[in-house]
Amino acid sequence: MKHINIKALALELNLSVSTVSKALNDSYEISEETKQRVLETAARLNYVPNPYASSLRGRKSKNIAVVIPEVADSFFSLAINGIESVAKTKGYHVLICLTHESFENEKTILKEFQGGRVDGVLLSVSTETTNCSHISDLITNGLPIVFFDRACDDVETAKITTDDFESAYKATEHLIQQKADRIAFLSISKSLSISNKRLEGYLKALEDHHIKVDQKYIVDCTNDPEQNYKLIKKLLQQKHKPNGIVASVEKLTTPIYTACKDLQIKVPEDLKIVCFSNLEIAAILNPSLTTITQPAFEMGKMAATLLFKALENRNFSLVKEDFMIQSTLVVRDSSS
Amino acid sequence: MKHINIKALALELNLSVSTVSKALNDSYEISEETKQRVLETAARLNYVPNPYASSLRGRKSKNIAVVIPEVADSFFSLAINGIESVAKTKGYHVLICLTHESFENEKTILKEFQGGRVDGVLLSVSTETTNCSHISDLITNGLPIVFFDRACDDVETAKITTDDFESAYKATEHLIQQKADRIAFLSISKSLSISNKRLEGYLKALEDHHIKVDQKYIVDCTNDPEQNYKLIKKLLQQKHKPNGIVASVEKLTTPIYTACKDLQIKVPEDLKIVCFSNLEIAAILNPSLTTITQPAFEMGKMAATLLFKALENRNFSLVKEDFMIQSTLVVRDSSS
DNA sequence: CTAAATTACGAAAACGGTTTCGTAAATAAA
DNA sequence: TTTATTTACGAAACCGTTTTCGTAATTTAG
Repeated sequence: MKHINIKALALELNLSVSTVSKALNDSYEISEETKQRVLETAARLNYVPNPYASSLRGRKSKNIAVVIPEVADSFFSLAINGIESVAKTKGYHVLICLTHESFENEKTILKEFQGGRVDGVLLSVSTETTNCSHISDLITNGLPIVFFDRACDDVETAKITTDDFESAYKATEHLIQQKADRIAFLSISKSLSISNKRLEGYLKALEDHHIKVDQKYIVDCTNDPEQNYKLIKKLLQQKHKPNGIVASVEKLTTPIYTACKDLQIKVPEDLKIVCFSNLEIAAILNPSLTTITQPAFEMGKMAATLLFKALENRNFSLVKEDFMIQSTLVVRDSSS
Repeated sequence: MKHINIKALALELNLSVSTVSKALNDSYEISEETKQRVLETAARLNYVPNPYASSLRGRKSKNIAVVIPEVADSFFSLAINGIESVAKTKGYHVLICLTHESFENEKTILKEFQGGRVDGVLLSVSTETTNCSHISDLITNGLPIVFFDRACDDVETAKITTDDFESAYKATEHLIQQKADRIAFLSISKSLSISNKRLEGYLKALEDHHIKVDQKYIVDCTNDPEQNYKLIKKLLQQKHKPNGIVASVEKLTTPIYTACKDLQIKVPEDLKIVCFSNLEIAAILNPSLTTITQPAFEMGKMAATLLFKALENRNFSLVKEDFMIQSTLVVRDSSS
């Protein structure tokens, strides 16, 4: 069975290619009768238009890209679902591109988009990304970009983020209220905006409650689980070891719990834990994990909606479209 | 800044379009000197070729599709990483398409591929998929397909699966050895091949150990977490309630643990649990969860490798390429 | 020194759609 | 009845590449 194209279809119908094309696109130029006949034959012959030919002629791909660090992360996989749900209604396809937290990968991926592969981009930058000129370049080239979660402050385009400062503040304050006074903060990146805002929220909470900041308690984690385990273990083996932890990223859950088990630290008695996480399974950990949960699905949905607004209305500017959504602190047994 | 194409590039270089194209593709027809000049100018002008034009002309998209039920699942997200790792080396892009366990979605997605959007497909079918003619259709149309994990037995093409029968057998036997004698089996689908093989492995293990099969203990779960919770709760509230559970899919972990907590069932004393799961976090559940872990990354890698073999060598047949990889039973506290 | 082969490039035809424009026939307006 | 408009379709250009083929200029072989 060969690949059937519009030419073959036209031949079968004894019509011109242009008439068939118009019929398929429901053009007013074509009579209802002909449209029916075309649609019917197209269905019978299993005709599916070549998307690349359409994209080429129409100069739009009907594709959007989602560029994220990882897919094996509950925040991102939920966000994808949100994005997909709106892309579907718009008849768009979603290209998922993974940077694996590498700046080089991110640059390569975005560079490729210059060629017109996608009509717009939803982006959450890698932990390594400090310089954002590769992103600005794309925007000046006319490709609309919407950040979600991990944004670049100095790039002027729409951003969907959560109240990272306030969440971290609330989380830290919560631990303080639970009588923790030596609270550690586990960060993911020195450059990432969300990471810094979370750090600032933590610092502000300490300050407001007159707790002295101790640099020993601020740990920069890596992308390597083994390494993180070691760092956390070291943190928890100090002389004045912390009795509270605010972890700013989901993937630290396992190393924290493992370290506590290995060092026989009792949670929450000896150590109270809060973690930024969207893991459904947080509730059945033992002790169940207190989390700051981001509205991942909603964020994906909003980001996509905004992007489509820009795609559908060329003079809609993304520049001043910043939205901050609230995360929620879900208190569970690990902190109370 | 406008979109620069090969024509503009040729103009800038005072060369013909064909020469530039050949230079970019490192053709032997072009002198080293010219190639250098072209490459340099292309880089300077930030030229990126339009992938759709190339695809159209070359009649190949340099894209492969990964069609899976969900992305928020550790098996699939790990498999994606495996697939991506090999696609990258081949210069291919990966389109991730989600069926959300819906047969209709699956059909729509695959149908679209008839148009030539992708050169090949890696597929794990939805739980609803019983009829596989939409898949055979694609194959007869010349699109190579490789199944991974969830395959259709009656479609003749390559399949990368795990030893579902043996794994379920081993899991069940393990529970028996731990003195469980009323073992329940939680299934995901009545039609899915892997689900049935797992069920058979469970049944065979019971038979070999002279344990009578009780239909009450075999529960078909759904895609709705709420519903699953109710089903499991009901299972665990029976008069002769089970003292062992083999769960054939990862997403049942939460409802099982929640039900046990709510019903105050002690694990592993009153109930021993094994679950098919790739969750890293299984180890820090309390009690830590005994799992059957599939080599997800490897499976993705193998499936992709096989697909590329078929793409690169047109007379390589996928028909008899079935591979079964071993899963491993990781015994943890929930069963011993 | 001439003929054959090679080198390095350009013109033009694809690829499979969409869109613009032109035009007969049918209908409506004058 | 004549003219203007509408309807329904087809021819051909176009989107941005790649590839085939043709050909001057240069090199090599005889």
